[in-house]
Amino acid sequence: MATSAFARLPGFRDFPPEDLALRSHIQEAWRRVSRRYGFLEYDGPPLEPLELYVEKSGAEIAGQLYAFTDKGGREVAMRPEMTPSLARILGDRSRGMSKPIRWFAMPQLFRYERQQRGRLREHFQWNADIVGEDDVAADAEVLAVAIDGLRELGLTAADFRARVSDRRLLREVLRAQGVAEDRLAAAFGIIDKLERMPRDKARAALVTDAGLGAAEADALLDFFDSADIAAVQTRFGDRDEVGVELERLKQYVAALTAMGLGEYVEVDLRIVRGLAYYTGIVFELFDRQGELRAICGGGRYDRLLELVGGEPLPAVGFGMGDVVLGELLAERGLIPAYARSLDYFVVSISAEQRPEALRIAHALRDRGSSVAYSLKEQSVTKQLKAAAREGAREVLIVGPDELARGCVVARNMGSGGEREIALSELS
RNA sequence: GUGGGCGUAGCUCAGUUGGUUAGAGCGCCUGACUGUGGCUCAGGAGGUCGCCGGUUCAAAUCCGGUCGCUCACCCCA
Repeated sequence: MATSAFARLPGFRDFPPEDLALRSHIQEAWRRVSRRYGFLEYDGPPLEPLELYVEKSGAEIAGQLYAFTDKGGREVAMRPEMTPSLARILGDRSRGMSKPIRWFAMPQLFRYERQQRGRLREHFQWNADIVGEDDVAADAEVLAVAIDGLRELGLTAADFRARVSDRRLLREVLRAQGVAEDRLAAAFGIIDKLERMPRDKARAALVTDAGLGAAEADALLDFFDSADIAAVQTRFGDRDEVGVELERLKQYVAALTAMGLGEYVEVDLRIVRGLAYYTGIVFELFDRQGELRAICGGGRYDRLLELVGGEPLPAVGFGMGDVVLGELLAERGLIPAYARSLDYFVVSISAEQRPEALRIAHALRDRGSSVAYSLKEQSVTKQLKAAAREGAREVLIVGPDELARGCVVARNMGSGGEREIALSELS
């Protein structure tokens, strides 16, 4: 509605308290889980040099940047993702840091594209990364963080699943199926789109872009109908190169199973992910209903830090946005009701009690309680209505009779019961 | 960037083949109720009918454009 003279920019959100409550609910859960895993919080600038993204993330991302030329003639971009910033920050200081580095952030990210369901021009994204450890245990740890982030918000294995793959294994499978070295990138792109593409179109793409014969393409498509560990084993288990990669993926799944998270994990080699910098295990989290776009995506990116000019360090991490997650929580009825709350509301019977009421309110605030009172002189009825509206747990009624006896009346707003509190307890 | 659907009060919506001062519920404000909230009752504020133009004696209603929202495509954090 264009009632205001100044409308919001398309794709951007306002956060009045009732909406900020949901965002905080999500972010507090993310932060709790991050700390539980020993991750440290960091942040970076929301505006970065454009070139930080154009080469590193792939052409797809570069085309949809919120970018412009600043007053100093610099080409800049609102950050569309956090990983390049992380790589730069670590590039400057990782040499002096003990490994592995476990960091998390909750940046607001920006993309310039038309908004649609689950996708705005701005969102908050939880990032957690482990840098400096190439063992598959780090990959498992990172996925466990992501899964626990959702569990912390009340979601269960009935609500979402993690689909995992490994680009190294996929590469060996494609090679085994006859894809030439210089066609691997094209084949990756086709596999990534398999689920959104009609089968005959996929077959045609495999023939023209990946250089396969019609029979090979069909065989590959059959394989990707159920591209899990058993399928790989049955089909390509006799090849050593495949076996090595398969073993690592098995360890990955075994680690997550040992943590008790096995029911969340499904191996599916169709998961590739668009970003160019991923080098190993990749994963995406989806709602079980399959109605929403991916809730979370991540993987291993062992070359990125080096590309950005830092110490060559292996790394693995993920990003999880607040928009799709919020939709899933809403669908599952997991958004807590918004309610104002206050420990005390101080009511003055008349203007004469005002100074004493202010003194009491401030004494309670000094003790850490949340306290409010009517800012103008009002009838007791109105003050109580205000107290109820603001969610006060207890109302302190400061009246002449009680003050004369050295006390105030404390009214419990839930039960309606009243008791007296001595002024000596409120100093 | 392409295409579909939708724009009426703060919110959810009604508004008949175009017809006089555009309505309801919820919310908000005031009062009944200047020493006790939730309930009830009475009253009130709040609308360039997204915007611009056209057709017409007459437009919320029909037409065109535009902006916004939304869904899908493209693409994907």
